[in-house]
Amino acid sequence: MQDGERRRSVTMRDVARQAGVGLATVSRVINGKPGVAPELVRRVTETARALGYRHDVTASSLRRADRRTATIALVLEDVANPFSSALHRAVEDAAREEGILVLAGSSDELPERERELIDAFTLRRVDGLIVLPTGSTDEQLAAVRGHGTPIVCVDRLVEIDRVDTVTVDNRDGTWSAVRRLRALGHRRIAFLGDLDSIWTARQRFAGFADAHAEAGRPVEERLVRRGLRSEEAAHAATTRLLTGGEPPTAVFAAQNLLTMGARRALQGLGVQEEVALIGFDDFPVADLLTPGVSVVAQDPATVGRTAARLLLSRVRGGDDHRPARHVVVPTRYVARGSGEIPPRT
Amino acid sequence: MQDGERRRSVTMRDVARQAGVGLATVSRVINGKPGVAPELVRRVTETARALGYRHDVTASSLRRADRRTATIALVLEDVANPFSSALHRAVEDAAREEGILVLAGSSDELPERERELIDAFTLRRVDGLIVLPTGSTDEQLAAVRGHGTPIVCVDRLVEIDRVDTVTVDNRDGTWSAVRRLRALGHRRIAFLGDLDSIWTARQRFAGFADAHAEAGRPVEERLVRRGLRSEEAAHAATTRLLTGGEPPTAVFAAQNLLTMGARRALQGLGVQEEVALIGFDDFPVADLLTPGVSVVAQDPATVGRTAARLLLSRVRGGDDHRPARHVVVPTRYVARGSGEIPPRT
DNA sequence: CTGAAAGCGCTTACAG
DNA sequence: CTGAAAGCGCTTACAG
Repeated sequence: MQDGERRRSVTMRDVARQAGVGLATVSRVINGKPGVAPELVRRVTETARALGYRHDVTASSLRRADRRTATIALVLEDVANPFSSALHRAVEDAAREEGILVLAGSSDELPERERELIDAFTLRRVDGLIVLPTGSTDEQLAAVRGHGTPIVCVDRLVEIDRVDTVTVDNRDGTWSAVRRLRALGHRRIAFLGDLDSIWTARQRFAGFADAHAEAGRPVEERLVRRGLRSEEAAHAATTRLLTGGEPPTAVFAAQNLLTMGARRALQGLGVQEEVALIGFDDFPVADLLTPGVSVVAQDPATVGRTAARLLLSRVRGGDDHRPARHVVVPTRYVARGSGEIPPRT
Repeated sequence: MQDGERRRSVTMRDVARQAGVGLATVSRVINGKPGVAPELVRRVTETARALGYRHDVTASSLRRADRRTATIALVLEDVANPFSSALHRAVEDAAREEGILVLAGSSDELPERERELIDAFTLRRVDGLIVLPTGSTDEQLAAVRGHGTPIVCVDRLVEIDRVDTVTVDNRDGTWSAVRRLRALGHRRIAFLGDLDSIWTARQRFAGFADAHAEAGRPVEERLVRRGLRSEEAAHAATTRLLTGGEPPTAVFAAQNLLTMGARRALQGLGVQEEVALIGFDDFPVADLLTPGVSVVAQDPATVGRTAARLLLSRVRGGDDHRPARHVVVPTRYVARGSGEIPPRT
């Protein structure tokens, strides 16, 4: 009993023998199927408990008609990043309601890593996949989808047959935030952005450009820093911009790590009260900084919940034939002070 | 090809038939086992690719001698909380090295929820479990462990046969931080703590008491607030303490959400520069607040990595007989200003 | 309502 | 080196 090592676990067969019934009856009782004599139900239940029977879900899904494993998988950029983990949690909650478990993995924005994860998950026959795609795996996603596995992509738009997406209004959110800066009188606005291969980075830059176009002003390329991958990179870029000639009077940081890096740079130069800053995506205690950091806030919980619902309805079957649906979740501007600073005159 | 619905997937049998070899040979080739004629290896590999064969890992583990599923599960308090998600990421990285996937779930500190998760995971025959235990599931953990599944508990100490633990030096970390406050001259130090059912909450309070005992002073119960479950609760408690008679000159918050709540309260009263604050567990941009928030920092990545290594070595077998090992990861005091404020005279 | 048989997709002795 | 057979733990027609 103590040495769990090589002990054969107790199977339905054991329970059947012990209870003096057929294997099929045990299966029916364990699965709560109707049409078994109450007396047998009692005997089987009792025996199973006495013997310490543990149902084997993987074996059962193998033989089961629908072949469902009651697991879905989540491919994120990094399970530890706040946006991803909030999304993860929302997916977990939606899955739990249907008794579905979730596997998760981090691609680190590497297509190769994303491919391996999708591969490993499908080899385990997960019932569905929610992926935050790097953008270089469309054919693989299409193939997996073609083989029958439902997929929902989050955060980034992809156009694949029967692959739903849940994204956020990156472009509009950015446009309206930058517009505010312009309304305050800012004319030299810097843009800090992530890798151009990332759909959201392109969308946010487009929104930035929109706000300039609307005012009939060209984007000043010298104030644009794209391809920034870390807080440190944003810190360095911001410091350089502010210590150069004709420095920006406002900074728009298109991602939360970049926002933190930019803010760190502003505080390093002691100008956090003079140079405006707006970030895309919220982060913890942004409101406790002085001044508070204004942001275009996303709603990762809604993104995750929506994605899970779309996925689970396809997994349940019935509506898996419907064409891809593309849901856009709105963002919300949160004014906390840093985005309300007028240009230094 | 487009309608993935009810299409039978291609099996090893199909590949065998098509390649004109036996089923066993296909299995050998797919699993990269030695001792198959090169010509057959080629033919099978080719045919498998041509037919779009996808190995079924769950079916294979069912028949396999070791019955391993190459998955482990993680039971956290909340996958979205920064400590948990950093730990999760470290576990994922260690597991990836061995081709192992990870399932994760959130207990929300509810024993019932934790039980359900452990149950669901073991029904899926995961190879091992890493759990951040609520503290009320010891018998279940012992039973699961007794049935053969390796388990490592993190963050909280439990004493179960052959269940390793990885914890942090909560008591010492707290003791030495509170000691610093005393050295600065603080005599009225408030303590904000989480639920008493949580092992770490008790340990941290013990460290708090140690620092008082060492100075021959009793803990002032009126300054102690335990059982706080949220940022809001900490906010309210702190506000009440500071606006009452003989207010504390320093606050020790024994958990990161509580630290944020306390800090929000201090800023609400405008006394963040006058009342000292030290928190247990770091949080993002704590250094960007004014003053920066001093903390006793934990190292979730090391906790996760260590736990994963302990678990995986037991999963690989060989050393699963060894008694439980209890690893303690050190904490580190990070001075940022708020903990260095002397008492108001 | 019940059970013996077949079989899910694979791996593993076993015999050649 | 190779393949036919048995079987992992279960579910599902099928016949009674």
